[in-house]
Amino acid sequence: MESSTTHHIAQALTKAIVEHRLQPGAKLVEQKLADHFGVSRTLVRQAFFQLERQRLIVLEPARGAFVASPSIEEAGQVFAVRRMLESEMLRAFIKTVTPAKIRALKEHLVQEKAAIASEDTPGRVELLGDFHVRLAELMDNQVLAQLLSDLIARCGLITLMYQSTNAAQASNEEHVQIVSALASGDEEKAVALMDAHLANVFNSLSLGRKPPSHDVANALAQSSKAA
Amino acid sequence: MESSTTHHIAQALTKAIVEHRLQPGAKLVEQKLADHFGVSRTLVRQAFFQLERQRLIVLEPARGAFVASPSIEEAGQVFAVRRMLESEMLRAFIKTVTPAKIRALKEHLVQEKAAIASEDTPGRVELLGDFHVRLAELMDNQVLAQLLSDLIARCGLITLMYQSTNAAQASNEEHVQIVSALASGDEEKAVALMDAHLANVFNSLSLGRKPPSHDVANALAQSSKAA
DNA sequence: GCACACACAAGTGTATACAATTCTATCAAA
DNA sequence: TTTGATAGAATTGTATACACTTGTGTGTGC
Repeated sequence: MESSTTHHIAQALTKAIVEHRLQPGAKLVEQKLADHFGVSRTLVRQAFFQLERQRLIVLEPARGAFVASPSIEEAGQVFAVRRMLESEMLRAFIKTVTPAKIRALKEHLVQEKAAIASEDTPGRVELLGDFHVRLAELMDNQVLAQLLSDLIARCGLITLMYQSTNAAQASNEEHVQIVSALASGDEEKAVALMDAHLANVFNSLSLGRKPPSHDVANALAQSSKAA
Repeated sequence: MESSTTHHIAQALTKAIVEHRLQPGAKLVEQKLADHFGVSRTLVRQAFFQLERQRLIVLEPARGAFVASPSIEEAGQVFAVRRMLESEMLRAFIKTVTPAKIRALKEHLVQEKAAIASEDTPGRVELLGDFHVRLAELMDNQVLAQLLSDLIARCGLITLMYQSTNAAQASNEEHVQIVSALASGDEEKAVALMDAHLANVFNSLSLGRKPPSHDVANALAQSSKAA
C-alpha cells in the first residue's frame, strides 16, 4: 500500500504550513484541497492523518482540520527538548569531528548568508533550520536527523511568526560561532553557544502575533519550490 | 474532521505491534483488519498513514502495509537519541526535584516489580518503558513525554524480541538505582546510571530473532487490555 | 525437468455515493 | 435591537464500487 500521491499532498501541506503560507488556525477544507490537487477527498483525508501525527494540524471531530497553533507553553517545551537533544548532539559530534565535516558545515553557512542577503524568506527559514538537521546527518544518525527535522518544523510554525531579517542574521552569526567552536574542538564552548542560541530564538518569540488571514487556495497556489 | 474510530484502530494496532502480538515483517491486509474492527477499509487505511508516520509500519506501494522491522543499526540510532535526551532530562529533573516526585517514581517501581513477579509480559514491558515517560511527565513537559513515548514504542518493537524475565528484572533494578541517585541529589551518578542502563538494554539486543508467524486475526483477538 | 506465458485470484489505489453533523442565514417573537 | 428557532447549505464520516497492480498456479514448449 501507500499512495505516493497522499505523501505528495502531505508534503505540500507541510511545506505550506512551515513556510506560513497557511496561517496557524486556518481551516483546511477537504474538498477545496482535493480540487486544488486534482484528486478526491479520500487522499486529502489520508494526508490529514499523517499531518496530525506530525502535530502540524489538529483534527476536530466533525468540525474539520485546522493548522496547529501551538501555545507559547508548548513552544517552550519544544525548545527545551531541542536544547537537551542538541547540546548532547554537539558533545557527540565533537568526538567524531573531521575536517570534512567542518567544511560541510561551513558550506552550509555560506548558503544561509546568501538566502539572508537575497531576502528569500522561506529559503532563509528552511536553511536556518537545516543547519541543525545537517549536524545530525553528519553524525550518521538518520533517526536523530528526522526527529530534529520534525521538531524544527513544529517550531517553524511559530518562529516564522516573528522572525525578521534581523533575527535571521543574528541566528546565522550564532551558527558561525558554533561551527568555529566545533572546529577548534572546544566542546564546552560549543555547547554553551548552542544553548544560548536556542534560548535566543525562543526568547525573541511571543512578539509578533499577526492576526491570521485564512486564504487557503491562494496560499497553496504560490508554492515556492517544486515539491 | 477526525474520526475517533480511525484513532481507535491506530491505537489497537499500535498496542498489538508494541506488545509483539504482531511480529515485525507481518503483512497487514486491509480487508482482514476492516472485518476485524467491523468497519470499511477506508478507516483502516487512514490508521495506516498514522502508523507509518509513527514508524511502526512500512507502506510499500501497491504491495501493502508491513509491521516495521527496524535494523540493528536503526535500533542503535534510536538508543543513541534516547541516551542524549534522557541524560539531559535527568539533569533538568534533579534541578526541580521534590519529595513528591520521588515518591511518584517509587510508586511506579513497585508496579514494575509486581508485573515482573506476576509474569505479565505485556504489562511488564509497558511499565518498564513508562518509567522513562513518567520522568518526562514529572517535569511537566508533555512534548518530551510524547516524544519519549514514541521512541520507546519504536524500541519496544525490538526489545520485546529478546527481553527475558531476567533482563526485565535487571532493568527494574537499574531503575531503582537511578531513583535512589535522584533522591540523594547526585546528578552525575544518576546520569551515569541512566546511560549505563540504556546501554545495557541495547547491548542485550540482537540475540533472540525468532522467526515471525504472521497470524494477524489471532494476534488482534487477544488484546490484553481494553483500548 | 525447467523456463516462460498466460489467466485468474487477491489486494491495493482512488473516486464516488450517501448518511450524519455542523454551520449559516432568515425570520418571528420578546 | 436582541434572542431563539428553523430550514437549507456546506462539510465531514463512512461505505462501496471499480480500475489497476501484484502474486500465484497452471499449462505449454523446449
